[in-house]
Amino acid sequence: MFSNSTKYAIKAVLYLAVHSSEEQKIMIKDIAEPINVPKHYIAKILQALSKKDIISSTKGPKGGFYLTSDQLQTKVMQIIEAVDGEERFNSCLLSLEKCNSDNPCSLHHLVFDEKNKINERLKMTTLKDLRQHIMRGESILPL
Amino acid sequence: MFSNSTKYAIKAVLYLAVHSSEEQKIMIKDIAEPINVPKHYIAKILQALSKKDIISSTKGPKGGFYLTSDQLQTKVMQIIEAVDGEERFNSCLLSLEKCNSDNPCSLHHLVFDEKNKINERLKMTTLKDLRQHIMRGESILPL
DNA sequence: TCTTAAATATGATTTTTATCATATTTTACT
DNA sequence: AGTAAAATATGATAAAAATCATATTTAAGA
Ligand code: FES
Ligand code: FES
Repeated sequence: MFSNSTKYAIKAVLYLAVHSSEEQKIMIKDIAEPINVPKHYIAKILQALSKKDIISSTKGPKGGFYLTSDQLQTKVMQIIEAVDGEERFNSCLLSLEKCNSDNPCSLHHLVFDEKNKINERLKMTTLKDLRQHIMRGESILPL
Repeated sequence: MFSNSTKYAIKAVLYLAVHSSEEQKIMIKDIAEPINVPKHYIAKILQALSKKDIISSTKGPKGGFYLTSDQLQTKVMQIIEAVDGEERFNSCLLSLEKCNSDNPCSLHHLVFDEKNKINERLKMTTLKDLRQHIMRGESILPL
């Protein structure tokens, strides 16, 4: 459903959501290890997310990555779109085109409503929401 | 959501469902062109599906691919599994492991019910069903 | 039986995605 | 100012997915 890169991005950002703050920055290697993602790979992803202002970073000693409280309001979908691009989610199941209810492909009716609902949830749910679930023990951050 | 190979496979098999029969076999090139898929690529896919008895084929002059009436009862999910393997659909969104409600990842609750429903539909819906929709003009076979 | 038309088997090439590596820049601290 | 610790930029390599190519097998029809 998601690319590897997106999975990793979400895990990393959630890790930051739970463990970081402006006063508590985290280095790449201390993110990569607990979420079980190759260090160099996640570095590239985090750098891109930082450039897009989805996460924050500072260079140099005592530097690292972190989320501001504003950034805790980021929606899950924004991360997906930042990494994989917008199209991926609205594309038709069978063609290269965009899904289009006026010209539905053969699988359209089987999935459209559910896909839409998932879409809405991903657009609505913030990192803060997910952090809360994790802290309450309702979900986990998998390896 | 699906790999390229799976998309192509579904389109090709649906094309056969609509246009072929034991008396009306169709050659690779006459499948590849209308569904807009590279000829050699779809050839490989069709050969694999034939080996798994999801479609039928005969060699030689007047040969080609077709579906028996039994094969019209194939479920969409069977095609997906034949091409991409079983795991793809039951894997967790964030990890490499299988999705597991007892140890839900952070996105699990956002998608599980809907994903399940889609799953059920794909397991239930046959090629015959989809053919009927197409013939009634309720859906199309996209390029 | 010979020729031809089709799928089949096999493998090579290209493209994309994932992973690894390193030189450069910035910043904190001495 | 100088040193070290961090991200950043850039690019190289590896693995996987997609695409292309071709020799072999099978069956129909002359
Ligand atoms: S048109 Fe194909 S999924 Fe909507
Ligand atoms: S555990 Fe991750 S999707 Fe169910």
